[in-house]
Amino acid sequence: MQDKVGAAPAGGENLLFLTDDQLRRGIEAMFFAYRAFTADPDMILTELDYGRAHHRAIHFINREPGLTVTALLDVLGVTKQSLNRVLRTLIEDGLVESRIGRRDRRERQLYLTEKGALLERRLSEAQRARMRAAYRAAGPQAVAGFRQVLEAMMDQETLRQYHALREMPE
Amino acid sequence: MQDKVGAAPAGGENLLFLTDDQLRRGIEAMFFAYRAFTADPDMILTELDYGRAHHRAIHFINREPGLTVTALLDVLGVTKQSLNRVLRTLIEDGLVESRIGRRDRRERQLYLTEKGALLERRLSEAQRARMRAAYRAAGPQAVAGFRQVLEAMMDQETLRQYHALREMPE
DNA sequence: GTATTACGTCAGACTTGTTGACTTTCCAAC
DNA sequence: GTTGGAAAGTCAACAAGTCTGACGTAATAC
Repeated sequence: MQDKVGAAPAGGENLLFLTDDQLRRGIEAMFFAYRAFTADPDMILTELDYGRAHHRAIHFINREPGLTVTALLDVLGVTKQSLNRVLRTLIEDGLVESRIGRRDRRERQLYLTEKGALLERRLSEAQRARMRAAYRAAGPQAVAGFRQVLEAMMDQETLRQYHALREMPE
Repeated sequence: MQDKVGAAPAGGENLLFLTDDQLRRGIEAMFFAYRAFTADPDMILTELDYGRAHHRAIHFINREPGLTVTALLDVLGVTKQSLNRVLRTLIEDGLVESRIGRRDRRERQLYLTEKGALLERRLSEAQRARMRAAYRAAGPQAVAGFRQVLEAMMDQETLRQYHALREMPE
């Protein structure tokens, strides 16, 4: 039951010889790792009667303070009706502030309040702690490979959303 | 905006120096990659009025034909009531067969029918195609690192579920 | 002045998760 | 062998979070 990923036996140029079995293990690793990956924040969120949707909103608002509802909708890839409910509770609970856009008064710019920033740190630190431990256990070369494969797995649209926040104007 | 993961500057033994920024990129990569990862099967499933839960059940039944409902519950990490509904529709639709356990008549052993196996292949081939492309694009060393980091991310319980299917008796 | 955009909301449906109560089956202690 | 508890599975009702569709309001664009 070895698990080597080697060059093609006959010698296709840069192609790899990949058995269905090897691929299946990658698929299962993604499934279980993702579950572990979300476990820590999920526990914190459940305590507070929030869900993953709240976490995602908080994460990206923290990432790019002042981003608009439409921009947030784009990265999250959900409908506005769905996001709206989440956003409403976050605003009611005083974690997120919605300010009228400065350039365009139709827009709503979203910011974390102090309370929101506090929860963000609590959630992201839990997630970072796990990621940090995994990175340290696996080593720098593995980390580079990890990122390469994940990015290679994204399609054009996802890749665009993934990079969008780094290229935001202002 | 370099993204190196280097050794600690002061020189802790095997520790890596990891900024919050590097970790955050890993976290976001997981988020977006997982979404891309599930996109292909999700499309097929939507056509057929199934969801991800159906896919997961089909995957693991195919993986270990004859496994019991309890064993499936364990790997999936959901309540039996939740699984039951999914399982019922799969049985009604003739994709899964539930046979009374041979040793213990309380148990139900689960098998894919031919129709079920057909859908399984369709779903898993879509997912494998993406994984294969990502693996090939990233190269064998990256693949090894990818797997290492994912496995290092799992906690004990998840790791147990991850390995459970490989060590099943019979 | 009209069309478009950004945002919010109401209504209704579906998937998938939950808890609680129930039946059938097994096993072990009496 | 009977009984009583534990295990496996099923049924019912509810909650969260997603979706689509329709509509309203305000601000901007043409």
